[in-house]
Amino acid sequence: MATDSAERLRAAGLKVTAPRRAVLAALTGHGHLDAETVFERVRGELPTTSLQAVYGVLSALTGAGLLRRIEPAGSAALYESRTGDNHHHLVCTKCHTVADVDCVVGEPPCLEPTDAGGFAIHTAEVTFWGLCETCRSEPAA
Amino acid sequence: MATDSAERLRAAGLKVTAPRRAVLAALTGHGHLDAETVFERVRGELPTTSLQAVYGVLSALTGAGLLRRIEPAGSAALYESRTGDNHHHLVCTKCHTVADVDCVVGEPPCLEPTDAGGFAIHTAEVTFWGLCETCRSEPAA
DNA sequence: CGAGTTGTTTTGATTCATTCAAAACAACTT
DNA sequence: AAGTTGTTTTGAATGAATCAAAACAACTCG
Repeated sequence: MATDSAERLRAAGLKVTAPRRAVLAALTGHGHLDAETVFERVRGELPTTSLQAVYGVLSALTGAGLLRRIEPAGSAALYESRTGDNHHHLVCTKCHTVADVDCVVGEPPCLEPTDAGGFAIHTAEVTFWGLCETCRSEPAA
Repeated sequence: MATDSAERLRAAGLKVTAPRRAVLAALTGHGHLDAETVFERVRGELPTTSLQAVYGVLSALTGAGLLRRIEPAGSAALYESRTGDNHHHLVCTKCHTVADVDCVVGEPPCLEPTDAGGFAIHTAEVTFWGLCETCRSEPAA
């Protein structure tokens, strides 16, 4: 699996470095993390890594298509390892947890505005806002 | 029209002040502006207004439903005067211009995810990304 | 209409996420 | 094994937004 990270980096035309493998490992199959959280996880096994390196890696991997970056209103930028399918997101209004949702209508980009106003659209980004299961079952604060 | 701003503020249960009327006037029918731009416009006719006051006013008016706040990825928060209809937005990938689009499918909130993953959804926010007419017709930089 | 209360604006500082830049360093090439 | 290219470290800076206390203005009530 550590090898797997290396493969994926190489396949994307990127140099294989320890911080890059650690960032990729930290994000693979682990939801939606901000730079700070990725940094903490990476530090666990690679204590010399700097926060700026994490920013650099996140940016490189996002540019290479290995990560996807989302910026829900009110949150710092979040990164996820699920890419290439333009899926959408559910964000909890209370705890800001993020969950994935599959594309709403058929194929990506899923949606067509009735009037594109002269724009040449290439992506439709959908964010659903609501209360997650946990927050729903909690006593109203 | 200056009177109109006052009416709308009063109707929303807010105190009527010069900065509030100026902010409301600056945004009414004028697209999508960030706090800094609103500040500049307000300064034009009310030179003693501070940026912090503008932030305070924007926050108060947004809370009262007189303004809507959007945060497209990569931009500062933008405010618009069109509220209550949960319309969507087109954002130019090149110049970051924002345009409105009417609701995509029928009534707000317009969309239902196929699987809500336990979330109690109350809003669907859609952002379309593409090139605006102006940027399309410009020579590829 | 004038005093009091409540809430707003000003002033000034602070936080947080992110980016920039130069030097030290490591990965891949040949 | 050496060189080139690109990455990471170190340190500083930026931009957007928020916080807090004091000065001030709007609305209420007598």
